[in-house]
Amino acid sequence: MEILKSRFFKKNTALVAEKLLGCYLVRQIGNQKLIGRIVETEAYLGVKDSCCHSFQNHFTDKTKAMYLEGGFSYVYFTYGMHYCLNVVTGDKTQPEAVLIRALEPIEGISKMKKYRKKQNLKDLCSGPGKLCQAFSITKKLNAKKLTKKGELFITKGRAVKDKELDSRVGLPLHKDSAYWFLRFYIKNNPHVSVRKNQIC
DNA sequence: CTGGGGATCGAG
DNA sequence: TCGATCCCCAGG
Repeated sequence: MEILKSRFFKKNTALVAEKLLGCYLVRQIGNQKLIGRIVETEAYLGVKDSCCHSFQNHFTDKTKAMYLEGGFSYVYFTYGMHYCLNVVTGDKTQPEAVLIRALEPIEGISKMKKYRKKQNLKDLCSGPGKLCQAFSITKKLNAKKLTKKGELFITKGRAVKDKELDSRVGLPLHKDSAYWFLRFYIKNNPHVSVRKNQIC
């Protein structure tokens, strides 16, 4: 179980998003370990991406974690009830990140069911808000280093063959960057999120 | 100080 | 299709 090093996250953001497919998100809560295989990601390209929180170097208390170096977390709260987990990429001059959108539950499934208050395996981590609930990820885990053993980290996985590429999800459709093809997922994996804002 | 929006989810 | 729900931030 090899932990991904910060070097992994300091490459091209879209490439990082693609290479994160098949890797494992590990959440350690006391003695309890939760593991999920990453099956869906989205890249957010910083200052030039109008859908990115750090568009045009927008800098606030909320977005400042994006200005950390690659390998840190960026967790934010949205819609009054959900958290989303990102991994920061690039160096400090590139406030870019990859949103972790879905996981395939691997270990600690009974705990995930408890946190989610859902029994169906497919309901546990098939969305960015769901997986944060299943893994008990809140704002307390914002701006944390993910490249060492601790409460939250990512380990290397096996290479994935069937990758798909699509436009991103849940964004204001009047912005052209909403249509950029920066969503990566594993083809035919039942734990990939269901998109509602079907484009075209 | 205040009001409006949000990288979502789930019920109906 | 729509309502929940609340933190954060821009604007006054």
